[in-house]
Amino acid sequence: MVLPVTSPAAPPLAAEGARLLLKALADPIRLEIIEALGRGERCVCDLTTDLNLAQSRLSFHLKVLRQAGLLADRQEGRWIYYRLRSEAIEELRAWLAALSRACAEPAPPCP
Amino acid sequence: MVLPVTSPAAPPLAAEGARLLLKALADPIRLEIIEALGRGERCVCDLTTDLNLAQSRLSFHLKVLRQAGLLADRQEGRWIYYRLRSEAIEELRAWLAALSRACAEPAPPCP
DNA sequence: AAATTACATCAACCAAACTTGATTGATGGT
DNA sequence: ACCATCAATCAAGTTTGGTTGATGTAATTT
Repeated sequence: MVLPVTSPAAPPLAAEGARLLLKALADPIRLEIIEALGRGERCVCDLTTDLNLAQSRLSFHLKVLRQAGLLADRQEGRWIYYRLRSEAIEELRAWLAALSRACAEPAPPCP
Repeated sequence: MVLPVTSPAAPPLAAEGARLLLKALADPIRLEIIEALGRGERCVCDLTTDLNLAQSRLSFHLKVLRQAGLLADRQEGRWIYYRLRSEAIEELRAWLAALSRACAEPAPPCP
């Protein structure tokens, strides 16, 4: 039997899991953060100036995204660098893909 | 030059467009609706019993999803059938795919 | 044309989520 | 040891979003 090379079997996302990702993404500021990190890893202090955000505000949204599994972080000295977890994005994409498979089924007529 | 056979050039989704889709999806009841319609078209009266929802509650969430472009509806007699717009799902998937392309860029060091 | 069925809409209420400013903890420099 | 900087956290205030029950509308049925 062939085992996957990469992750220890991330289970396919259930609806609840997808919802948590969607909810985390569905905020204007968090999407700005996500787009910024889509261009590469970045430290918090740079993000505050890039996005022109109050520090506590940015920190709050970073936490939401991190807890949802969308971001990973690492510390170096007194700086903390955040990056996008592309696995999370991929999981969400896979979940969405499964959605539209059977959606063209005709409706059972009502009367 | 080869023109696309299907849609009249749906422009690639901007962040704001993606946000509206994400926001509409990020609700437990709306996800149930989406999953139900993922199995095929369905009329409102069937959805109310399937999902065991008060009528006004279901109607509210259907509106949110429809206005976001995720659902299409058609009337037949006094029944209204809703279906998933797989184009919307695909747009969102494409937007997500674009995200993770460059996210592995190393951060510029801070000090 | 009156009654019925299917669905949408509205206003009032309630709860969850976001913002703000202040505080705290940790790291590194002097 | 002290001060400055980076970032997380907290409490209070505001905003947004969802629920509920009632009302409105349009299409059938009798």
